[in-house]
Amino acid sequence: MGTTGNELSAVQFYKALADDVRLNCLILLLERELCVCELVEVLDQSQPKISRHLAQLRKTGLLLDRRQGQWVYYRLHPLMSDWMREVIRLTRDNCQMFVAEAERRLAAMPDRPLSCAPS
Amino acid sequence: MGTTGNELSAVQFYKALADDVRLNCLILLLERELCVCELVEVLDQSQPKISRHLAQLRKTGLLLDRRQGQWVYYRLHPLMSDWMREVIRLTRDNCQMFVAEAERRLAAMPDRPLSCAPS
DNA sequence: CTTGTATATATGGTTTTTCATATATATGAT
DNA sequence: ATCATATATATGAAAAACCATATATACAAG
Repeated sequence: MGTTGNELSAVQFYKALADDVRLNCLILLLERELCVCELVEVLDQSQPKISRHLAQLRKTGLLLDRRQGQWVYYRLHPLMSDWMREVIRLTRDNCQMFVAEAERRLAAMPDRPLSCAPS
Repeated sequence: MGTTGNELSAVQFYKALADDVRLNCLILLLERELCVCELVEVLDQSQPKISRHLAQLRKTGLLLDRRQGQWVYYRLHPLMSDWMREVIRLTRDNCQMFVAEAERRLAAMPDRPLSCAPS
C-alpha cells in the first residue's frame, strides 16, 4: 500500500466525473469550500440527491468533508493527484457553459453561511 | 447545428472514458491507427466486446473507422477537442501501469497486418 | 422543536456482456 | 467464372450488473 491512501484508478476517477451533479460539484469546489446547502441551491437539485453524490465522491477519495456547527463543508481532497486536478480544471476552462449558470447563482446567493467560513 | 458535427458534452466524454476497455483503446489510439483484431489481441478481450465498445466510441464521435480489405482500422477522430485529447494524454502519462501491458503486447505481436498499413 | 445532512429501501433505467448469427472480404480449388 | 471455406467485423436478443432518483426516515447540532 502507498502512503497516500487508496490508489484511485483512472477508470474510477472518470466514473466519478461521468455525472452532471458530481462534475459540477468538483468544478465548483476547485477554488473554494462549499457546504451542502449551498450546492443544493446553486445546482438546484434535491438535498438527498446532492448529499448522496457528495458521499460517493467522499468515499472515492476525491472530496473531504468538515463539519462546522450544523453545516458540513466539502472541499477537494488535498491529496488528489495533480493530474486529476488538472483534468477538472481543463473541463472547467473548456466547458464554460457547463458551470456558467452555477457560478452565477453562487455569486447571487444572498444568504450564504459566511459566518461559518473556514477559519 | 455547428460545422464540426455534434457537440460532445463533458459528461458524455467522461462516460466514454469510464470503462477499462474504452479508456485503453483511446490511449492506444493516441499515436497510431489499429484494427479491431489488434485491439482484441492486445487487450485480451472477446471480439464482440471490443467491437461494441469501438462502435460506441465511434457513435459518440471520439473515433473514426476506415475499412481496408478485411480489416477495419480505428483512429481518434481528427476533430476531437484539443482539451479532450489532452485529458487522454494526461491519463496515459500518469497511469503508465494502466497501458504498460497492452503496449508490451502490441510490440510483441508477430503477425500484425502490416501489409495493410495506411497508404 | 428546527434546520441541515445522511442513509435505507424500492424502483426504474441504463450499461455491459455473452451467444449466436450475419455480413463482408479474401483465397484456393475446380 | 463459380463454389466452398476462412478470416474479420458487426449486430440482435437476452441476461446480468450497475446507476440514479424519490420517498421516507434517522441523526446531529443548536
